[in-house]
Parts: sequence; C-alpha cells; structure tokens
Amino acid sequence: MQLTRQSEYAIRAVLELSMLPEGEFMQSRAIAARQELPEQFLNKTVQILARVGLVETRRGMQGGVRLAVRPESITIADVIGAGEGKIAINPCLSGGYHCANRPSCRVHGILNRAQEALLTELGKETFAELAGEDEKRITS
Amino acid sequence: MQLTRQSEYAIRAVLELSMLPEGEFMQSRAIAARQELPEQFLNKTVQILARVGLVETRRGMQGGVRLAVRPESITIADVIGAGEGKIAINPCLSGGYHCANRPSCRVHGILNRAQEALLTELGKETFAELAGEDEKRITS
DNA sequence: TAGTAATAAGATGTTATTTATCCTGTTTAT
DNA sequence: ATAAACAGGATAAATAACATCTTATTACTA
Repeated sequence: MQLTRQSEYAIRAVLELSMLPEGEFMQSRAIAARQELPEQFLNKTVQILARVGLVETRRGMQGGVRLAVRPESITIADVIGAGEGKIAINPCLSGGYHCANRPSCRVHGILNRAQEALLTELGKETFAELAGEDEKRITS
Repeated sequence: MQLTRQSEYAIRAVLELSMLPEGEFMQSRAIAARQELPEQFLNKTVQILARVGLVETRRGMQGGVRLAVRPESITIADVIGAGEGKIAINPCLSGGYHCANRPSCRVHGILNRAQEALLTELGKETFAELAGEDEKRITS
C-alpha cells in the first residue's frame, strides 16, 4: 500500500523541473543532486517520464530534461500513473479478476470508492501550484 | 500502490465471519473454501487478526474463528491496518524521513491529504453493512 | 485417557518486485 | 574530433510477497 521509490523520484523530478523557467533544460545529474536521488536510477525514471510524454530530453552537451507539458496540466496522479500504470489499489479493481463474492461484492464497491477518493486528491493540485509558481502565464 | 494479497484475504475472512450468527465459530478451513483462499496462508492471516484483537480463535474440535468485535465497529481500514500496520502511502508520511524539499514540502501535504481521503473512504462502511446485515441489534 | 480435530508458531522455500549499478551505445554542441 | 549528456540492455542485490511444511499445543469426544 505504498508508492514505489521510483514514483516518488518521478514526483520529485517533475517538481524540480516545474520550478525552471519555461523551456529550459536541467541535467538529470543536477536533479539527482538537488533532490538527493541515485543518479543512474533517476535516469531510468526520466526515461519512463519521457516515454509517456511528460518530459522531453536532449542528449549531448547542453542537454538535459525539461517538461513536455505545462506544469499547470500535470498532477501527482499523472506522474504516478506514468510509472505504475493505471492505479489499482487491489487486483479486484483491475480486469480479469475472479472473486468468490460475485456477483455483487460490496468490498469491491468500497475499495473502488476509496481509490476514486485517492485519485481525486492526487489530481487536485497541479505542479504549477506545487512548485509555488503563482504568477500567471499567458496560456496558448 | 496495491494492497497485499494478505490484506485482501483478511478482508474476505472478516467479511465471511461477519455473516455468521453472533458468537459462532467458523473453521478457517471453511473460510478458505468459501473464499477460495490458500488455507495455510489464511491461517497466518487469522493469527495476525487475532493478535490485534479483531478475531478470537479456539483450538481443537468445534474450534474455529469468530469475531472478537462486533461487525458494526470494524471497517476495512481496521483490517488493513491490522495486517500492514499504520497505512502510509509514501515513506515521507511515516516518521524519520529525510526530504530534500524541507521544510515545507507541498508534495508531502498533498500526499497526506490523499491518504486521509483514502482512509476516510475505507473507514466509512462497517462490516455489518458490507455483510448486508441491515437488521439492528441492541448495542450494549 | 486415548484419539482426533483444530489452531499456533517456527522454519523454510519460492517467486516477484524493487532498487539499484554497470557498461556500451547514441546523440549533440563546441 | 571530443567531451557531455541521455538511452537502453544486462546484471545483481535486497526486500517483500506468497506460500507450504512440520511440529506443537489445545480442546472436545468417546
């Protein structure tokens, strides 16, 4: 019933990137240093974030990582979802699950509602807010 | 970000026990059969539930397991807490965690609120309700 | 009181996941 | 060219999850 370290690293990386001026790159080494994360492992995490399109990377000198999406439209739920796939707090909330309490398992119902509540909270604040950037930008 | 199987087994066992007439024992073998759970592993789960005082066990013939607490006062949150200890969806919500974003980490705050929301939902319905026992009993 | 039925508890084993690290490759600015 | 930076595969250690086996202990029953 815990997030993986990787999810937390991803959250912290996105938080760090959200504090950058728009469009600017930050090296993953710098992220690792600022957030005190294992560098190589963070690289893997960044790759995952890149694959789902939350960040962009640039190789070579002057390379690094930056958000591919405005921080105003990223939530913690998004970042966790990127790493762990669709969140399901119990197997019975995923597909193809066989339950002895069919057809109407009330446990299933309450777990489902609990999960919804969790996801709702995790989706409430954007990284723009989390990063403390209150100044408005012109939205395209 | 998932409950352990054991937590689910515990929930299902308590659910089964909640459907019994008050005070009656049910053998863990029978619980395992009804809920399609691995019997020996369920025994371990029952022991845990017994240690935290949610169920009582009786050995020997005519032995078995029964609730030690009225189903009206047990929630899924209680059962999960029995098996996994105090729920913390991220290490930073437990004690002794070092965070690079001190002193005021907003991620911490939102995770905390999400966890609260989760626990609130998990604590909303009692096993009396989950078991579908709507008839009122005289509460002592 | 012998026998059987049931849980308790410790030991052990297996598998999967998590959490990394290492090495080589590829890209890119200078 | 060269050095800097990410990409990605291989590997491995640590941990947790999941499960079973065996022996003990308890308690009813005949």
